[in-house]
Amino acid sequence: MKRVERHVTMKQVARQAGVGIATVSRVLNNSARVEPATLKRVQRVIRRLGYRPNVQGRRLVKQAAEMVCFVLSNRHFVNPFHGGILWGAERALSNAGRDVVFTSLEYSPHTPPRQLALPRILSQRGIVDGVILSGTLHQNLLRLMEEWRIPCVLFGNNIMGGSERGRMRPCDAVYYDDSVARQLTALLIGLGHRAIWFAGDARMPWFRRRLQLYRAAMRERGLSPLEFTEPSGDQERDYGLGYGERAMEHVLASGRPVTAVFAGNDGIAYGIWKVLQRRGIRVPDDISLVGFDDVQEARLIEPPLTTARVPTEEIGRQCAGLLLSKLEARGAPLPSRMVPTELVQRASCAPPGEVTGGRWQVTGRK
Amino acid sequence: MKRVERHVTMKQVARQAGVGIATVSRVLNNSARVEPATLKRVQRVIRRLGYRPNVQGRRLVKQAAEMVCFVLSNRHFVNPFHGGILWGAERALSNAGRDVVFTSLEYSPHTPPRQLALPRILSQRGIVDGVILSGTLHQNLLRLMEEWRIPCVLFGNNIMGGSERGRMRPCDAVYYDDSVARQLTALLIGLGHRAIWFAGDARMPWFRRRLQLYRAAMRERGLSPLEFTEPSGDQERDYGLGYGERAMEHVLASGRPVTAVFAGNDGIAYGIWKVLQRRGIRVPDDISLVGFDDVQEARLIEPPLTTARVPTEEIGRQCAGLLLSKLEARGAPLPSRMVPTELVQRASCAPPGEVTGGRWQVTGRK
DNA sequence: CTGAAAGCGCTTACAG
DNA sequence: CTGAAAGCGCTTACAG
Repeated sequence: MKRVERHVTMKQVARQAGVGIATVSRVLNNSARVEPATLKRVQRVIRRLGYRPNVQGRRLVKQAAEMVCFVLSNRHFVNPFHGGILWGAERALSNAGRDVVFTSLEYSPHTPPRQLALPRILSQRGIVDGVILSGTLHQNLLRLMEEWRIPCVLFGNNIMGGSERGRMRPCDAVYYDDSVARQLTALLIGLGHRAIWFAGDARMPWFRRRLQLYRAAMRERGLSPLEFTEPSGDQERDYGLGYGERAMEHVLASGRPVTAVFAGNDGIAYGIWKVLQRRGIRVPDDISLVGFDDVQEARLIEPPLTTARVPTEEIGRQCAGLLLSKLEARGAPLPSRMVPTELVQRASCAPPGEVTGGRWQVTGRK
Repeated sequence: MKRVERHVTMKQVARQAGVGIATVSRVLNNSARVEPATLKRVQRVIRRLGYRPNVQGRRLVKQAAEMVCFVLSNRHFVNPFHGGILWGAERALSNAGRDVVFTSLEYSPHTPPRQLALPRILSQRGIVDGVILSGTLHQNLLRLMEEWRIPCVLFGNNIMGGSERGRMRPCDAVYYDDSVARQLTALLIGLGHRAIWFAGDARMPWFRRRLQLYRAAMRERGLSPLEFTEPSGDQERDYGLGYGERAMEHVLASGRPVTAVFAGNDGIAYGIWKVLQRRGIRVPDDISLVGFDDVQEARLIEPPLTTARVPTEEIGRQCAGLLLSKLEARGAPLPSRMVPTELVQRASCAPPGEVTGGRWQVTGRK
C-alpha cells in the first residue's frame, strides 16, 4: 500500500487538466466565467484526484480566516445556558460560512489588561476574524480586546463592573431583557401575595438586576422587599441548588412570613422546592414559587415551575448576526441588541392562603 | 484618530529593529541562538509596535493548522454529556497548544459516504489537523473520514452499526466501560430483588449494551429479565424524562411484579421517580431505582440516585491525548482506550419488601 | 475566456 | 550569530 504523503495541490490539478492554476481557482470559487467544456474537465480532475483545497493559501491572500472564536470565560464547564448560546451561534455562523473556534478562558478581574495571558487564539493574528465573548466578563478583558482592535461582540448580561450598563460598552453587545423579573413579581402580587421573598447572590450582576426589578415592583405596590442575598462561598460557587436550599432553610428559620418566593434562577428554585418537599410544604398550595431562565430544572419541579424563558439559542444567533455585521462594517460601532424574554406560566403559583389562611406557619416535618 | 488599516507585519518589525526577518522569526520561536543584545532590541520593537504574528504564514510553511475539530453529530443541542466531553478535550488540547474548532453536524445514516455534505471544516484541507467525532456516529461518516485520510478519534460508545464493537474500527476510539451495568444489576440482586425491570429504548446502542449486561446478570442468577424497551417516537427523540414516565406507567399498568428498576439513564430514572412520587410510591422503601451517567438528574432525585458515573471530561481528555499521539505517529493505528466507569452508591436502593412484603402492589393515588 | 506572474506573511536551509 | 532568498498554496489584477 503506497502512502500518499504530499497532498494533492492546485498545481497538479492544473497540469492534469491542461489549464493554468488561475483557471482551477476560478472553477473552485466560480469567481468568473469559465468555458463550460473547461469547467467540466477541471471538475472531473478535481473529483478524480480527490483534491481538497488548502485554506491557508486563500486565507493568506484574503487576509481573513473565515473563522470566529467563541470564548467561554470563567466557567468550570459548558453549562446548559452557555451551551445554548454556543449552539445558536455555531448554527448561525456555519450557515454564513464561518467556522467556530471554541475556547475556555480563566482569568482574574484584577490582572491589568496588558498582562492577561490569553490563548494563542486571541493573542495571534489570523486565527479568527472576530470574537464572541460569553461567560462572566470583566473590564480588563474588554479593554484589551479594544486595544488590540479585535472585532468582538459581548453577551451583555454577565458583564461585571462598568456600573450596570450605564457606561458605554467598548464593544457591541447582545442582552436579554430582564424586565420580565418585574412581571414575575407583579404576577405574584396580583395573585394576592404580600410576603414575597427574593433569593439570589446579589454580587452576581444578573441576580442583582433581577433583585432591583423585584424591589421596584414591590415598592410600587407599597410592599417591603424580603431578601435572602447572602454571598455564596467562593469555593463552592454554588448559585443554584445548594444556594436555594440554604435560602429556604434561612427563610423558614427566620420565622418571618412567606407565601411566595422569587428564586433568582431555576436552580435556586429547585433547591427551594426540595426543602419544601422535605418539610411537607406544598407548591403552590402553601407557597408559590417562580424562577428564572427556564432551564431543565423548571420542568423537573413538580408542579412545573413558572419562570422566565431566556432564549439562549436566540442570544447566540443574535451574537453571530451582530458579529457578522460588524465584520462587514469594518469596526464601525453598531447598536446593541436586546432579545425578548418570555414569562412562562406553569403551575407553581396560586393565590395565597387557600389552605393555611394567609400567613403560612412552619409546621415541622410531615 | 488615525485608523490602522494594515496590520503590523514581520517586515516592519525587522526594519525598525535593523535586522532581517529571519531574525525576527527566530526571536518569535526562539528557534536558534540570537545574540542577547539583538534579542532585546527585537523584543522591544515587537512590544512597541504591538506586533501580533499572523499564523497563516507559519501554517502555510508548516503544513499544519495546529487546530483540531470537535464534531458533535446528530444532536439537537450541546447536552451536558457531550458538553463534558468537549470541555475535557478543549482543556487538554489547549494545554498542548492546539485550538479547538467546534462544529455540529447533522447527517443521515443512509447517505452514501461520498455524497455526505460535510462542513468546510472537514471538506477543506488545512483548517484542522485532526478530528474528534462525538455524538452518534454512523458507518458512512467513518468511511469518508478514512477515505480522506483525516486523522480522527472517535467517541466509541455511540457508534451505530458495525455490529457492536466486534468489527474493527476504522479509526482509534475512546470508550467508557459499560460493564458497570452488570454491577448495578448485581447490586439489586444482592439486595434481594427478583422483580427487576430494565427501561430504555433498545434501538440506541448505549441502551442496548446496558440491556445486554442487565440480561446477562439476571440470567446468571436464574432470573428472567423484565424489559420495557419500546422505541421512542421519532419526532420526540425523548430518551429521558418522558420515556421514563411512559415506562413506569406501563410497568405499573401491566400488573406484573416490580421491586426495582434499572433505568437506562438518569433522565429515565427521573421520569420513573416522578411517576412514583405522584402515586405515593416511595424510593427506596417500595421500589429501588438505579440509573446511568451520573448527570444532574441523579442529584435532583430525592433520595439521590445510585448510578454509574461516566467520566465525560476524562473521555474528552483521552480523546485529545489519543489524537495528539496519532498526529505524531502520522496516522499509524493506535490502541483504543477505555476509561473506567464508577458505580456511585447513593440512597435509592434498599432491600425489597421491608414495607409491603416482597411483592409490591399498585395501591392507587396516595 | 485564460495564463503567467506577483504577492499574501511567514519558516528554514544555505551561505556567510 | 545573521541575512537574502526560496517556497508553502492559494487569489487576482494584468495582459492577451
